[in-house]
Amino acid sequence: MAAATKDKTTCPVCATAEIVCGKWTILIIRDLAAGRSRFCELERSLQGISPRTLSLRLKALEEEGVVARKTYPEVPPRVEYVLTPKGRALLPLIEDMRAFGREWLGMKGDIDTACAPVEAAA
Amino acid sequence: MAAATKDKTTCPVCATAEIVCGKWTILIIRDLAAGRSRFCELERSLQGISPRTLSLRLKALEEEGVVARKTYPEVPPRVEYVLTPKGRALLPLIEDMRAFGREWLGMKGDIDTACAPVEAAA
DNA sequence: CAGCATCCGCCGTGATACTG
DNA sequence: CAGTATCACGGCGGATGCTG
Repeated sequence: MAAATKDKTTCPVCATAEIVCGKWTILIIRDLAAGRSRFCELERSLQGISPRTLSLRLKALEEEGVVARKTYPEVPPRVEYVLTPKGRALLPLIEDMRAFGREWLGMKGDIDTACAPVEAAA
Repeated sequence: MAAATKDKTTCPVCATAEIVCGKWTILIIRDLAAGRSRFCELERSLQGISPRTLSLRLKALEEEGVVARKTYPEVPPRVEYVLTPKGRALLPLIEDMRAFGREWLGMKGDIDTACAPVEAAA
């Protein structure tokens, strides 16, 4: 979701929406918070996402300062993504969504991570 | 934003995301909570939205049980949209978004409604 | 005022294949 | 493993115009 293209600069809600929009964004943040940090891990937990999309989202998130990227110059290239404080500040939002889903949408599963089972939530 | 097309039924976060996604959805809910209830009011507060989109979103929200619609069989047709308890349950989410926007995005304006000035927030 | 119908364009997303 | 390049599709949302 996004928002008014006009004066979004004055609207905290709109601005936040702009960041969180995108089909996978929230899920990526959630999985990052859940401990997954590597590209392929996310690719697996967010099963169904294309590497392209994951890459794009991750990059956008990085530019927004929500995610930090650490590259390890090793032989088998390794990269880890972690939430920045700013990214962590988004977690309450996710908590609310989870609470809402459970309370009003009948999603009783306590492991929302079940959205993409990574072996029963790592 | 949306989510895994596969097992979203088990993921509260995904499911909620599905509802809240869409460029204007959150804003509509916010404005509804802010007191605006008529079609044209929303059209004005969400300046920039097309009647088509507003109509579509409102309908979707209604079908999801987030918004209730009251029609007044009067001469100048009047319709009022109000948040249902379920819709109200989404407010904390918006509050968090607002808080995030203010704290991390520099949106100091306390009236996020400023997103679409309806005469200085009704 | 409320809102539907139609047409159209954009962008996010998916699929697939290839590279460092 | 960790991406990037390309191609193409689909749906959301915008613009306009019409009806009840």
